[in-house]
Amino acid sequence: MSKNHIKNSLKKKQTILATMLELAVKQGVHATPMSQLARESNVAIGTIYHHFKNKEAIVCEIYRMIRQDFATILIQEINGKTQEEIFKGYWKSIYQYYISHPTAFQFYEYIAKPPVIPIELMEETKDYYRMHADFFWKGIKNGLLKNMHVTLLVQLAYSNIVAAVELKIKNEVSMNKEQIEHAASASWDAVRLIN
Amino acid sequence: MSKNHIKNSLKKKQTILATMLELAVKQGVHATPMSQLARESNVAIGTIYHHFKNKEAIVCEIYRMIRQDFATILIQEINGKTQEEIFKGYWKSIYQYYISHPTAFQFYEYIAKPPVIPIELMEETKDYYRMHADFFWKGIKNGLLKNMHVTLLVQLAYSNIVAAVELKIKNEVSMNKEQIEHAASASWDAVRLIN
Amino acid sequence: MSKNHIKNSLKKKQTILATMLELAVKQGVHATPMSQLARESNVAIGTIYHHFKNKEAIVCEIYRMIRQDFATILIQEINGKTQEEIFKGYWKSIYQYYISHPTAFQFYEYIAKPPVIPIELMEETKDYYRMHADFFWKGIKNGLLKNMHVTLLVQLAYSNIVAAVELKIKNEVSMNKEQIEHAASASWDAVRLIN
Amino acid sequence: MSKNHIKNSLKKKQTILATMLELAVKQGVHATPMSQLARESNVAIGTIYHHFKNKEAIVCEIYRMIRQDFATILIQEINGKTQEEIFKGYWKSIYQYYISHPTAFQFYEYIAKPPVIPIELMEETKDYYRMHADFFWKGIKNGLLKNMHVTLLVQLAYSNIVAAVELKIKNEVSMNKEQIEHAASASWDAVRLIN
DNA sequence: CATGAATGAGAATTCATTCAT
DNA sequence: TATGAATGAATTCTCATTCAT
Repeated sequence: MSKNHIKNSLKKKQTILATMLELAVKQGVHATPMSQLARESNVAIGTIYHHFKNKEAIVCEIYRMIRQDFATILIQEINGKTQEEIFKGYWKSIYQYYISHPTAFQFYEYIAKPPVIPIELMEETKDYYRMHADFFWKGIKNGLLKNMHVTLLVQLAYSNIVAAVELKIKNEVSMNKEQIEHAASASWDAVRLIN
Repeated sequence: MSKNHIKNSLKKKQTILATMLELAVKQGVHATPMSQLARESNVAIGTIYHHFKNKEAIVCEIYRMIRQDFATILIQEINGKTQEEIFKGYWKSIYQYYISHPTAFQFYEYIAKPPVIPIELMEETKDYYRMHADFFWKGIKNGLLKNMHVTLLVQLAYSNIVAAVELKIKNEVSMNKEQIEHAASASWDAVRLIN
Repeated sequence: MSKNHIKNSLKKKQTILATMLELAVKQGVHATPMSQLARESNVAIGTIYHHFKNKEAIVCEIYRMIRQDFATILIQEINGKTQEEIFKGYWKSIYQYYISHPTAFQFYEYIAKPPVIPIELMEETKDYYRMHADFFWKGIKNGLLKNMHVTLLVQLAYSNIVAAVELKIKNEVSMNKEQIEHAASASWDAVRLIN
Repeated sequence: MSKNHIKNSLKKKQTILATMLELAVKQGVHATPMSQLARESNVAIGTIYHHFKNKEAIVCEIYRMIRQDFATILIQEINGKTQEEIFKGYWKSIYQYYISHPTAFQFYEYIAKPPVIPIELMEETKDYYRMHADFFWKGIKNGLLKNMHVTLLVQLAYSNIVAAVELKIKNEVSMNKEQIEHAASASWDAVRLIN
């Protein structure tokens, strides 16, 4: 049946993507030869090139997949009355996504940089965050957040999430609910206007 | 004269290191062949191998150089009475160092990761920061800082510096004295115990 | 209906042949992958292999087709009383065929060489010209043509036709009736016995 | 001694060129892998790439070498009083060059076509023949040669030389002095104005 | 008859490193 | 110290061909 054909084909493509994600994070993209990717995906080298134009195309597709996942999280409704609750809601969502997808995190933070990912593709990504910059814009106008360059404000908070995730990934020490809440609060203190 | 010999020799070694730093940041280490390094350093390939065991040795020496520079900054006396002043003093010192040595920053943050730098060498680096962990330890005990995992506290602050430097490096937008003070304050708000 | 089946099938086979002829002339046989041939013929790769044993078989079939076309021209009756008129008649027939089938010309002259076309197949081709060698044999015996190695005599004339066709193909400059007559005369002067 | 260094290096380069010439003519450029070229040249693959940018560069250098050889022949003084003697002088010089350098002949006539040789490089070659077109120009003006498109006149004669050389190359039958003279005469009859 | 996913041998090219001078 | 020609293992990618549907 033709449907099975397509199903199997898709499965192979998915396997290749998953294997590359894993190997890229473990060894780096340069240190992952196509031969190894083929072997560990249980496909022939030719099959990889049947599905992807070249090595870069694989890495780019992984990048797009993760970005999409990430976007889904950012789009979701946060149930919070105050701005503080909304801020912490996002903080914890992203933290949780990264903690439960450590490979995605490592790929996104360590691997997905130019020239591995072409600059144009990375530029596109900005559009995915536009909506959240608004959150900060309004906060500044309301006098709720510190009056700083918006991007800096965003990065201050985001860099804290990354730091927290790294603690878990590197040290194999995770935080309990209370500690996460505590860390999110610290970020909130960094961005909110105090007094 | 033998002195000149040595002088020229040192000069060549320095040139090789400087060229590699530049190329590694611009293109990545993997994308920088020894042949290009030789060409752009105006030396023969053999000369590179005369001064360095292999490619990795060059990258490691650059890593050590920057780490030393960095340590010098951290060891310097900060003139501040309060803990807040000391914290901000370090914050701004590191920020200034990175801003005035952008290539070093990029090398340290983007290039100097395993497996490019061997894990053992990176582990060593922890010793350089031990003293500053103390600053945070005491702060927590005094009830001045938030009661969190010290490493997280340190990373929260450090990640903020990196975020601020990246803003400048990527967007070519730098901050004036007041804005830097403002950003350091935000970090301080993140780590200090409020109320 | 089965007839349509066969019709469509023949059509596909013809399309494949025509596409390969075009691509082989434009890019060379080696530089024409089966995948491109399939794409530009609007058929699947499998379909090509349904009609032809392999790549060589396609090229050989094109070769045979052109050779057949060519033979048809050589067999045709030339209305001429004198040997000169007959010679020029053939000369102009071949010239006209090549001019009106430039792709066939280029395939025959530039592509259809061993090892692209197997030597055995090329050897066969000699039979197609045997009859015309006779024309030259007799001419020599009659004292009408120069007394030279027959093959050389034939090739002297044929190479002139090729030279004339190339002029048109490369320079996009064609000859009018009078000029063609003139060129054929030149060839005739080359082969005929003068004085 | 450094001189020997260079000498050996040049020798290897020459060997690579000579081997490629031979293999290209025997098998075609596409059918000659770099691995075979390296093996039969008794050098490592890397050595080939040390001397040549890529496969094309080797073929182009061979082309230039032969063109240079060829130009040397065309530049040489021909001792002939009449135009006929000069024409035949050139005819026989080229014929002899090709007969004594059959590999060069085959490379030039069968291999050195686009896209193996880039069109720009082939275009350059026209300059090498400019001077000889003059010979034909004058002949036409003088009423000595047939009044035809000069390029055609040149090609008519040149194609005859090629035909004669091919006879020898393919059939392994060469012509004696008288026969060569005879063939050159046939070409002369083709181009000269009769009556 | 037609399809196109899958295959893997083989091709071109790169590049860290060696070593004789 | 300095040189750079030489090396060849390793890498990316191509492409003719097969075969299950």
